Amino acid sequence: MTTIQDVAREAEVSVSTVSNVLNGHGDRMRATTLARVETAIATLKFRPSKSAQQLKTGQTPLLGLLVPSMANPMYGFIAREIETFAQDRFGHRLLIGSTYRDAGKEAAFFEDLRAHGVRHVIVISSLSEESHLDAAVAQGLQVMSYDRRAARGRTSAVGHVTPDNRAAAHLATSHLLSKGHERLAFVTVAGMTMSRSDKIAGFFAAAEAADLRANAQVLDGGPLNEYGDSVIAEVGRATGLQLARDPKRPSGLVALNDLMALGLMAGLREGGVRVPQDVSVVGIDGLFLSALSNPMLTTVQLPIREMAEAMVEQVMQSGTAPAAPTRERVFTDLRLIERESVAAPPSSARSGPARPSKKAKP
Amino acid sequence: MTTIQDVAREAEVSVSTVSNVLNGHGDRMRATTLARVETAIATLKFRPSKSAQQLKTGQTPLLGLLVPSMANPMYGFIAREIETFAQDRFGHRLLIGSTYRDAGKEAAFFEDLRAHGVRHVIVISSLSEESHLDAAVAQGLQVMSYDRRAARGRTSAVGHVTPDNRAAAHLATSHLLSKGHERLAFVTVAGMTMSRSDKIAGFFAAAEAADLRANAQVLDGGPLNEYGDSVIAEVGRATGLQLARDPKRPSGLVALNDLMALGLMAGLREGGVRVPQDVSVVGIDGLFLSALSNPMLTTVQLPIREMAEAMVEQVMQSGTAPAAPTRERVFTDLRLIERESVAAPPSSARSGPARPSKKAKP
DNA sequence: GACGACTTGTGAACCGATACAGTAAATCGG
DNA sequence: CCGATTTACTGTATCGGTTCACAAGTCGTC
Repeated sequence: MTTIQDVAREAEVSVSTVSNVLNGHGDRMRATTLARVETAIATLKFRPSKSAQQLKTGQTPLLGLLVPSMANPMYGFIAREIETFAQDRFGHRLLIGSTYRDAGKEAAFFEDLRAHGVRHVIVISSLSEESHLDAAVAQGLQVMSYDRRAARGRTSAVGHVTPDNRAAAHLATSHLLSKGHERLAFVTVAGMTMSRSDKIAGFFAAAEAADLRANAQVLDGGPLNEYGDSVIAEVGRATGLQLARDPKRPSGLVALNDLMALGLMAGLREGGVRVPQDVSVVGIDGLFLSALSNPMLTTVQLPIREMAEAMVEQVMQSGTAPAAPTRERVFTDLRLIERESVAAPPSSARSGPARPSKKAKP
Repeated sequence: MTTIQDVAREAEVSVSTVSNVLNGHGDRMRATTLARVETAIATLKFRPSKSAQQLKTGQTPLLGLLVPSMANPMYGFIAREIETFAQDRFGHRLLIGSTYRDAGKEAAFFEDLRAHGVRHVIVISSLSEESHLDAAVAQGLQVMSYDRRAARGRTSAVGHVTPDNRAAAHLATSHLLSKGHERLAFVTVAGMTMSRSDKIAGFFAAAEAADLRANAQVLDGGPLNEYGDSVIAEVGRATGLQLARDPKRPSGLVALNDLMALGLMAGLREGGVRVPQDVSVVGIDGLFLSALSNPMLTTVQLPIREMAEAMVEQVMQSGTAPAAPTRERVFTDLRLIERESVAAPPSSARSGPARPSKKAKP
């Protein structure tokens, strides 16, 4: 490996001079000297050691990214957007880690980031609890969290970027309602996170507005095990299968996300129920996969790239501004993509006697 | 950030002693001293700086991973397996990069890896040409390449791990043949890579063996643009749409991979052709997504985890063995997963007069 | 023509670890 | 009881850069 010393020797200058050209201080020397150094760098294919630079400056062009699982297409997509933007805009590379939704692995990853001198980290959802993030901030890291809002009250030291989950679920539910569905369910996995409860709130709010709150329910399949990625589709499939066996099943289903919706449709079909003739399904995310399913999934498109870029921009701003006052951005730019998985409910599912005139309030 | 000096002061020993306990030389001191140092480390939450260690030792626990795109579920899956194994077995983290199949970006990534002192890199496919990999090896990197074989003749300095692509395509094709299909096509994207040509060879070999070579063709949709990931499914869809309009279309389709198969089925359906009643489709990869489609995709399952682990194991072995003589492992452990996308061809597609008794050889 | 002000570089301390040579005290054999 | 080992640590050079104080040399000016 060639070092700055080699370059200095080759150009017949001191290492200080080489260092100066490396750091953009070419104006501090004669043009001919600058040229000599530059050709020396080029001929030796010299690249300064990041670790040496980091040791001296305390900076390293690395961005930490924590995701529940890289095998989940949704996270893969976000990760790519983050990576691309971080690289193009700040010249940072990605140090990535899958946590498998395990608190221990997550903590270990933060430890390693600290040891590597990485100062900027983006954390994609995962655990519902976020006190360990505050701990990370306390150790000098800049942390942005996705799909989570700041806990009420505490002015969190970590930044937040999230889609408007409540609005997303509301939009999905309203769409079902507009098609005439009157028996609704929100299909999710076991275990509560802030984004999940926001979606559920949006779901119920929409039902309530249509005076159908009593006909709306939340269905949670199994918990996500440690692999929690393709598994989410499996949970959806199991729920779909179960729903297929239930003669009194809801006719309109809002899924936690697209992957779950895909699994749900598979389970429903396996159980002999047709989508959308018998049951309608709408997802949330807008993954490219949702356009590939049969029937093509109607879903709520989230502004992934915008959110990814906002996270990178914010997490890198760090030292510049003295910790902006609770940085939190909620993205409300949601679009319903109507495709094939939603139709009017089957006549048998229509209310008739089932419709409650109004929830009885004594 | 606390340093080894702080620990030394806290424990009232020299930095050398602290360094010794850090490096497992606790036996070189009295038990009480060891204990003192260990508690000091714990109370100060000390983690040695990786950059300082690297500067001194020349080692850094980082593994470079180059993929065409993280947004591609197949690469996401492999990446996760690689990450998990590298972490569990060697304590290495992943420095990842998407290349978008661009030679410039790929070269830039290698440059950065070198600057960061990363010595081990796994390269997932992408460009057909691999001379730049040899250049990387020449600069001291240990490189393993996925989905590629060593170029004939040249004893490549880079290691290779690949599924037996020829056998995979052969297996997929034979399955179609066994169901009675006589007009076959291999559906791929424009542009040739080693793995693609291997698959095509397997496809033709199977057709040849059934004396149907003249009825087998290769269909390539558009080229992959810079985003080349979700796009591959779009190419499949376009090909499916085109095929749907062709009355003389083949009845059995082997897709380059599962993502393309999924797109293909979507395009076929959009064009009004039923799978598997009118056309049969088989994929290659065994992504979890293939079990979610409607119809569920029949595909050839590749031993992803085994290959991922082999790559990590090999790339880390490096310095140990003096460059094993052309490391190359071809994984032949392929399984056909029969699901729903394959059936007997429709009667109209059966040979009859179309079947050539034998390719005329004068 | 001497003094100050630039211009153009250079020397050396330092970042946080590692590792090896060296030292003081304890232990041992005869 | 003395020299030779062994035990238990410590001092310091070093990895590859950055940075700042400082040194020559060049000019302009009064």
